Formats: sequence, structure tokens, C-alpha cells
Amino acid sequence: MAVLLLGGTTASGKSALAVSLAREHGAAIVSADAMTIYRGLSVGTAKPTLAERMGVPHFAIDIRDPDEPFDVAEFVAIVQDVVAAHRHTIVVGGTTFWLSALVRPLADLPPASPDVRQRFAEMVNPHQELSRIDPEAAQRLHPNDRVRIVRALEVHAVTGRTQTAIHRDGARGPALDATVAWMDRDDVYDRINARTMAMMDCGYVDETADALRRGYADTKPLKSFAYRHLAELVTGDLSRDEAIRRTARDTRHYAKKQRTWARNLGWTARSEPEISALFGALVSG
RNA sequence: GGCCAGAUAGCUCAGUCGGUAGAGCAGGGGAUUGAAAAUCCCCGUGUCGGCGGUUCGAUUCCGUCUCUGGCCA
Repeated sequence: MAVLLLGGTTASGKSALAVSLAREHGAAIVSADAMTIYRGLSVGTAKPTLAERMGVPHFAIDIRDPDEPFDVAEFVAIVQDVVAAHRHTIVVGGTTFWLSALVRPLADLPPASPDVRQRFAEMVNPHQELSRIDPEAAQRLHPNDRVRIVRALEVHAVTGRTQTAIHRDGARGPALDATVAWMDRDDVYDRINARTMAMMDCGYVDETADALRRGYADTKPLKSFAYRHLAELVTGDLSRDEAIRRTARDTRHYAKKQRTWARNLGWTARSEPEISALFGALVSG
């Protein structure tokens, strides 16, 4: 039984490699991607096509509508199920936080509680409130990082304990027994630029317009850089060139942030042949 | 060949009434424990085109050369 976590910068070619390895060795694939979970958003998320997925069972793709919630913990649970049910598994994707949660398991924190979260989000100075409740967390977090501050307050409100204390208890379960590989390439920026252009010829605009028509304008994926600028193009607030430019730029920034994760997790890039050999050894070992 | 305008950060340019310079874009570094393609923080030394001159001091003024535009021949 082999489990490979294949991470990489966006447009590094990891999905294609994952599929070819899965075909060769009969593995299942779990997509570790916060965007490809959404139905109806395929072009802008660079989701592998049905043809590309052919012959390989894929998981965590098209499992939510754009307005439905999903989080890391659910992702981890999917991975665990798939690993338990299949001989070999490849978890492939660029959502580094999700990948890291497999290797460095999460603490026993409660899931999101929208009502509670909403309450704190409306606070004028949540950071001050957090200083009172969980000083260590407040110290750790920049006063402007409202998302994390509100989350820490939410954890306290729901559990009666501070996030800091729960973190101190340690992980809820063991790390996944898996091998990690990271992919990157020097020309990733060029590939991102080219891919963004190519998406325009594959129905990117129509897909965005369609999502807007269905009332998903304020949902998470439509607010992400994958659709934010395209949405402005559809509504006539942005020129086509500018929408493409900004989308490609944000995608480049995203790749850079992925590199930061990889660096800090100690994941160094390996070539495709190296990764193929690695997985081959895992499968037969 | 003559005249005019430029030459400053990777790019586009601003600016310094003479005290060695800063915006946008691009780029880089970091944080990250159920929103993560989200959210947040930090980062600008560059022969101011070359060489001379004036000056205590020149990227700034003057001369000259080179290059790039434009106009006139």
C-alpha cells in the first residue's frame, strides 16, 4: 500500500504526472485543491477534464456547489477514507494547507460555526477582545488579520477554551503514513501566463457569466482571484486585457506563496523522473 | 548633415531652484491548525548614459561624446 502526497506550484504539471502514475500503478487520486471541489467551475480552476481523469478514480472533485461550505477537516476525512479503500493513493494538489494537515495533523478544534463567527466579525476591535480572552493568540496574530482573530474568538466561544490551550493539547490523531513529493519548474510564470490566455479560449468568460447568473457572485470561489477579475469583465467593469493581466498576476503570486509553504515544510522540488521512480519504489516496496 | 526632445530601479516615468532620489507596475521575503486560489505582515543603493568643466559639493548647471525618438534637409 502506497500513499503519495504530490504537491507543487500551480501549472507545474503535477496533475498530469499524478494521472499517468495512477494509470501505471492502479492508484486512486484525491485532489488537494480548494477550488476544484466546486461543480460548474472547471476552466478557471484548471480542473482536469473527464477525458484526463478517464480510467482513474478521482475524489474531492465536484463535491460542492459554489455556495456550500467545505474545510480542511472534511478534506482530511476524504483522504483517510480513500486511503483505507484503495491499494494505492495519490493526493495531488496545490492547496498546501490541506496537504500540510495530512502531515502535521490538526488540533482538536471545532468546525466553523457561522453564527458565532458572524457575531465576532461585526466587532469593531476583535483583536482587543482576543487580547483579553487569549493573549497568546492575540500576540501571535497581527491586529489586521481579522480572519484568524475572529476564528480564535469563535473557538473560545464554542468550546469555552482558548485556541492556544487546544493547540497545546496537540494533534487529534496521527499523521498520515505517506511520502511527500514537491514539483516546481523555472518557467512556471510563463506557463501561468500562457495557461491564463488559453483559458479564455476554453469558455472561461462563459463559465464566469454562468456562475454569476446562478447567483454565486458572493461565494468563496467567485471571490477568489480565479474568478474575481473575470466577474468584473462580465459586468463590464474591466477590460478583457486587464482581467487577463490581473488573473495571471494573482496566479503568479499564488505560485510564489506555494513556494513559501514548500520551503518552510522542507519540501524540495524533484523532477518527474525522480517522482516516478519514488512512487514506483513505494508501490513495489 | 542640421535642429529639437529624451537617456534616472527589471519596465513606464516623476524629481532634485546644486547637498547622491521615489511612485506605479513587475518582483522578492514571511505568517498560516476547519474561509487557505482565503486572510494578513514586511521589503526599493540605483556607476541618475560616458568623459571633462564650474563648485566645498554635480544626477541636477555648462561643454562634449554616444545612443534613442521626432522634425528639417
